[in-house]
Amino acid sequence: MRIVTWNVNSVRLRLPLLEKLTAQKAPDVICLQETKVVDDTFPKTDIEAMGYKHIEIRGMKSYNGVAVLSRLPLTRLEDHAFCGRDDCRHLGVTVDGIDLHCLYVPAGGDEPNPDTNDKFAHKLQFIDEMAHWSAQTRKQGRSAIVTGDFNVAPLEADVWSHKQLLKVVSHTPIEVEKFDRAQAAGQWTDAVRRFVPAEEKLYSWWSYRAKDWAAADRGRRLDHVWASPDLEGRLSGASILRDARGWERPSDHVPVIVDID
DNA sequence: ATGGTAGTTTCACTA
Repeated sequence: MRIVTWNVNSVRLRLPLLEKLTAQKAPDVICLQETKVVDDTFPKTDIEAMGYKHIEIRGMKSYNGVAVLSRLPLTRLEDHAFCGRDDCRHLGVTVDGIDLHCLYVPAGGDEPNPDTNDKFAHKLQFIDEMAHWSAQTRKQGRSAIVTGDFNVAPLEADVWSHKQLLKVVSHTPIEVEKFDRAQAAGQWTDAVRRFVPAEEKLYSWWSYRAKDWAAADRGRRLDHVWASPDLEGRLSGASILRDARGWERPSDHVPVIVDID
């Protein structure tokens, strides 16, 4: 089974790219974040025409929004409202015996100070809650995957310059500590790093603001796939579709691909 | 320290 996670930054605008992704990589299941569309106007018909007949969505106007598109039947799990907010950042399904959770962690604003920046405080609280939620979820003893835009680049090689990003939201020590705790709380395996050495530079996001994103290559790995321990031995491959950042009218994030036997 | 781009039923906010 091939699973893809992708922050599309507007699903309606990115339909031609979704078409390209599905034609090129033939994923079985696609987790989307930042769909930016209410459920009534989600482009279901277009996506069904690409072969994804099973669609679960949770969207709102303008911001956030998650979706799971699948060739295989889905059973919807209970939505979780992180930080008590109904802001469409989580959607869970069961697919082929695996619980799959699609997550969009708050970006956290610019200033990495929770006392002066409410958005950063929200992000820290959200990641703390991910630890509790992970422990609870894993207690059920089911095979599980948590994936999405986690908005944290935990490793030094997950950013273009560890030193220059220490005070930049997404790579600050406090975020990375909490991120590590959440991962440990669920005994989650980093499915992509299982196939790419921790020292090797690896990014899934490049800012729109760079003059030449590819030449500067100032990326960060913000998108992740975590697997429960029982699935570790069944992971058969992973890759990040860097090319997609160069497609026409791209998202600033690219698809992350994981294969499971 | 600044400003750079993209998306949204937009003229402000989020990323």
